[in-house]
Amino acid sequence: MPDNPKSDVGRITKRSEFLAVQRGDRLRGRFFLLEIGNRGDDAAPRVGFTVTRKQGNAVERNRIRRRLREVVRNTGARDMCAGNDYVIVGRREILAASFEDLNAELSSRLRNPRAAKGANSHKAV
RNA sequence: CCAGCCGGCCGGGCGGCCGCGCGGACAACUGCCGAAAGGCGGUUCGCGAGGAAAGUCCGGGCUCCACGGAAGAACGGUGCCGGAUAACAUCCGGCGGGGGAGACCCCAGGGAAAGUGCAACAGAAAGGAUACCGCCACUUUGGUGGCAAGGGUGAAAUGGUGGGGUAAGAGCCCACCGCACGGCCGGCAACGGACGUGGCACGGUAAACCCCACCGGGAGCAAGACCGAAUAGGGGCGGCAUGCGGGGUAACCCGCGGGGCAUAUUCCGGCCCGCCGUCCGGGUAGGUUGCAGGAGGCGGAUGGCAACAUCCGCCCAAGAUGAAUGGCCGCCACGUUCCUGCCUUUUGGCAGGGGCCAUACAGAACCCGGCUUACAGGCCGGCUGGCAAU
Repeated sequence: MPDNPKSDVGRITKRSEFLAVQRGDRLRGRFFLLEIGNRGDDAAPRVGFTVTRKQGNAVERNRIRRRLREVVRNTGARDMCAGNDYVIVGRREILAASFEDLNAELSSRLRNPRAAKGANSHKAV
């Protein structure tokens, strides 16, 4: 597991799971809004992506989602904590941003004390 | 060579590394769970967006609902003729009208003697009549009579052009054109043609109501079918429990209590009452299916002007569901731009080198046939006009 962390990040696809994460911590950012929810177990972290219709047509929304997935695959997975669910709400600024900026942004958000705190406090009820 | 018209096609290519979805294989390598069957991985192989996948505007397949058949009413749609098609508002071939020098392009193109309505403003007059300016004759100079050629108004003005004629004019007369009617000829038809007759009536508008002909039951893959937790609730069975007192064999009844509901609150009055196990049925979350072999694609032959049809051969080509087809790099093509050299009267062309961009519109969502809209750049074919050369 330590040498291959990327494959351990799961996806969340159910509406109920997204709604659950929505009740957790929220970190606003330049490129995206990061929502963090704690499941209360020790399983691998999971991530979900939300891109609203407002951000563009289908092609642009797909591109936003794919770039976010790539960012999570490359660097984001290292900084995610087991037992947490993350939802990244993408904005159209992602289309023009470089991957260096996106990686740095996501890493700094994930290392934020509030994000780390979510993993320790199991009282999410 | 330049300008233009029409039709068809492409819409980056090759390679490397990493990653995603679906399917196959596991003979070989390998991790976990399981008694096993097997499951979750790993490995490996194959496949993986469009010409519009888009808008959701028409037409179908498919599914469910409704319905005895048929016809009609209402409502909606279509509207020259013939053909193609499963069907269409689509396509093909014609006809008619309009535009263009031409190749060609455009048309919501049935009916106005079934009826109703409308036409502002302007104008003398807008659908049965009329005369402002004007023209002519007469005149007592006030007018009276005749006329509609010309002017003027309007989206539209009562057939048009030319000639004759007349006081001036007028289909009053004549020729041609138009129109109406009649039979004839050609064509399946829309329609066309020549001929004869008639001096010409019957104005426009049906993307106004309307009339006529034809077509249409409704909703949609979130259709529909199947499996089906947890929790709450319903029913069956079993077990336990079921305040106190009185009556009764018992079901139960009466009194005093407890909790909850409705009522702003209180009292009176009203209504309701437990736990555990197990099974059954409905049903929610969730899952499976529908769901990729079809009016399928490609090639050929035959028939047809064509749309298309028939036959033969080959092929199987995405299947996601908070929704896979992506990220990075190299080379090349294409494009654009700069510099140098050469050619050319110029626009420009060729060669070499460098920089930039490395792409437009846009993402399958049950499936087909169309329509419409968006689109960087490029290729091919046919045709028209002009210039030059032969």
